[in-house]
Amino acid sequence: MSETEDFNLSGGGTEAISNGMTNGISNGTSEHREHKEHKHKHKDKDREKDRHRDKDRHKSSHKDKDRHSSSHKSSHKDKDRDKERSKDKEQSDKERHKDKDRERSDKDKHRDKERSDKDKHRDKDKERSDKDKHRDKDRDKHRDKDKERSDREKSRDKDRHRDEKKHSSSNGEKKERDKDRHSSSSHRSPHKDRDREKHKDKEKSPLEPEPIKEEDMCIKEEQLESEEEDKLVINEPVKEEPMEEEEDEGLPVSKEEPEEQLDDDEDDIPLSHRTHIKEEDDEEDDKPLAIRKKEKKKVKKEKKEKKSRGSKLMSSPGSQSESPTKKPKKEEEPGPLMAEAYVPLPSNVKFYYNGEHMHLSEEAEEVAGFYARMLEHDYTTKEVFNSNFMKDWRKVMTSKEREVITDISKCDFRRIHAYYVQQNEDRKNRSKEERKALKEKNEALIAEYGWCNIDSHKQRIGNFKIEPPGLFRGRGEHPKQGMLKKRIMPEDVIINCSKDSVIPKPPAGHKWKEVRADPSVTWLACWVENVQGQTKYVMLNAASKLKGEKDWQKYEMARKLHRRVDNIREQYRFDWKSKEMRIRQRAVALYFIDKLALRAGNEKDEDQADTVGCCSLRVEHISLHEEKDGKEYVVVFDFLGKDSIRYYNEESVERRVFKNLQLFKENKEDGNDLFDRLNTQILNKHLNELMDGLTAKVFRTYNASRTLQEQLDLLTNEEDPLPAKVLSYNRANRAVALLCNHQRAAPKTFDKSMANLQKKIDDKKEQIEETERDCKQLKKAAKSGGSQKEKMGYEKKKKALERLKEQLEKLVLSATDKEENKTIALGTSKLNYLDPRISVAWCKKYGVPVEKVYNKTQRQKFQWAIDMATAEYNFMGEPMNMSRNEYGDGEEEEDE
DNA sequence: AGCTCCACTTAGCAATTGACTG
DNA sequence: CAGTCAATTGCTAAGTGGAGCT
Repeated sequence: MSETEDFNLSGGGTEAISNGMTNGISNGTSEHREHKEHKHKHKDKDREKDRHRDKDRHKSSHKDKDRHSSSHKSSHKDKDRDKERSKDKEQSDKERHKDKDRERSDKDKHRDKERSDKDKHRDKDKERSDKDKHRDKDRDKHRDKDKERSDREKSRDKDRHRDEKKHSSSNGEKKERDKDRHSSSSHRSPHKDRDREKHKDKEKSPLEPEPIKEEDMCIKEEQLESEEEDKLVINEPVKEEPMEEEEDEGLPVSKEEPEEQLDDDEDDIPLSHRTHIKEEDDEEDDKPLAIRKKEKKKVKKEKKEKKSRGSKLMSSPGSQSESPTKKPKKEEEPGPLMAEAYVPLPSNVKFYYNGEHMHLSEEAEEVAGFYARMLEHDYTTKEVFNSNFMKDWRKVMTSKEREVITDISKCDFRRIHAYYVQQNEDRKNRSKEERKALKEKNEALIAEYGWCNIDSHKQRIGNFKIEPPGLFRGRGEHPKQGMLKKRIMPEDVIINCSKDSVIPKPPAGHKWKEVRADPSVTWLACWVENVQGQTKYVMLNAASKLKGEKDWQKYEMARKLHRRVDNIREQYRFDWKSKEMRIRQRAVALYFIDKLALRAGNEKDEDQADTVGCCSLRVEHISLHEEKDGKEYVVVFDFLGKDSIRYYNEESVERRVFKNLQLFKENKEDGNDLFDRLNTQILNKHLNELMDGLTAKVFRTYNASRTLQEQLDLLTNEEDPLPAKVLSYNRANRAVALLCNHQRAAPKTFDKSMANLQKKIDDKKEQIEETERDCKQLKKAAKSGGSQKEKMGYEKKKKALERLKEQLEKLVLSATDKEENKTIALGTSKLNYLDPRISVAWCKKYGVPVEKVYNKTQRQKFQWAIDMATAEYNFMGEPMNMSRNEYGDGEEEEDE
């Protein structure tokens, strides 16, 4: 079956759809594009400017104005910012949650028109008290979610603290790290900087570089060592500035007053130098990046399409060496599976406008259906979402419809909604047979579309289904939420397969946009999505050889970092004292990335949610406390990271870092970049000089895996029964998730199931009490004269009691586990950050079946590690002596 | 020398499945 | 066996970072 249906886009609806689409969509598309272009032109530029401007404006007039205009919009950002200011956690937490939830809708509107305003708004919003207004509003709309969220956050914070405690007491991951750093720094000699700087400019970097090819991953030790030596030498400080280390270390964190800040800095840098810093700043190179950039940025977009083909297409054929060794199929393949055609609503399911029944054209109806399905979702309470939806929906309407339908509040989608709800019900209530049939059908689909041939290996494809049309659901306060994601037709899809393979046939009556044979990339098909203009790819499954190899390389890179990390830490500590602002910023940022596992923080466009990472932190995202809760030099981080997940953390940092942060914040306002002389390219360039192939994200992988290894070593008890060992594993895993800030919404049924568990615990306790009573009695009986029988009875009871206690223990343990896991997601780190060989080795070492740690898909994904790692494997140990070929060739794969 | 674009990894939530319980 | 709820799978958005263009 496979061959034939290749492109079978399910015939029926296709035509109708294609027609419909032509009308509505093409329209929409072009409009859209224009729209975008405009934005783009201004985006970057404005953004930068705005930020700066903000400063100026800040204080003055705008605030009020902005406030008004943005009052509804700002939601979360504002809140967040406000919160930051107010240290009142509890309260702020609640609010924040809301924000997170994505209620921040307001902004979006603005963005569309006045980008520049946005920034202003941001700043203003923060500063003001709009919060309140917002809050109220938000509350109404999102109460439930908000609640949930806030709970979540609270608990999160709690957890975090808890965790910290744990850490310090039980394993003290963080501490250890810090320690390490300290010690290394103490040996450090001064001058490295200088050397380093020199080198930077012309030669490579002090910390040797080295080509990072795959072979590198298998570098032998000797190699490594020698490299290290080199780097050390290079780094060796030349001994110049007297003040350096000793002094620093000497005056440790004493209790200097605020003014000391200066002194402090001075001790690092002579006054003259300091001035220097400033001056330099002002001059050329020391100008904040934003300023430099500002003036340049321009439009982008537009071109897109054209180039894709020329340059790369068919790039060097033989390029086996190229990293993505790809090579699509040889036999016939069906190509990607197109989305199912739209099935029109039954005629009795009606749409009402302004109270009156209104018949919709098929396309308008389809889009109405997208919205109707979401009627109960929070999204539909957001203004941005609704207005984006209306805009796009109207684009697909007939002119007549468009004339009538102008106000979403007059739209009544409830029948349509009810219809889809019913459909869901029906689906749930399918009979066994139906389910089975459906399942088989699905498997057949996978069998047909889910595989491809690469280098004559049959490999599973990850996402062979083209994304169906729908409404764009951005995360957080996304300005484009609610926009229509249009249906992708074969004419939009580019196929990438090897030259000698049979070209997949497009669905009947259709053509592919293009068929190419580019061996330098791994995707099999791609298309451009209309909402954000991004390319979407059909790629291989995680269990495929290709992905496995890359995964392995990733961890080898992290292990390589382990061998250099001491030096790198030394280096950045040294750089904290640099005369150059940009160096200091780079060093402090790197410290955050290393210590806190922050993401790099690329710059973002204005038409995306406002989230940040390390390099893009703004002034309002951290607050500094000389002393907080008994800790010195505390930095409080509070910002929205990837996926608009809040990152909240109070960290005690080293004095020098603290002082530097104060310096970085000087003369800046909310909305300004904290690291205004740094961005991810600069940082990564520096990292690459320190170690070939090193980038910011390697630190996350490294610290995550290292934490797992350390935690496992620490927490696992040889004699523990299996469940306890598994619990230890989960705890170690959790420590990582916490480090990486991997969150999840608390399960909806969390409270309930927690209560259930608690009840079990109570019951068990009762049972134990009872048994204890019995036990005592038996004991008496057994002692006083007791017969053999009585004695035996007593013993038996005693054992039963033990067992019960064990069970209780276990229950309590799992309750703890559960509670701790409430808002923590373990899966992300397990899947993306933890060297699977650590887990596999642990399983082997302690006799734990791998299934206890990895489910079926995970085992497939990590098959390479399961095959490769022995009980002795240690992430921080010496590299294994294996070549990638060993792995690559042998086993593998799910040949069906 | 910066910027854009492209490719690919990482991410949380939704939908579905499956295990467990009464 | 039905009903629950946790676990797993699916989906696709949102990051990172290199390459190539201007």
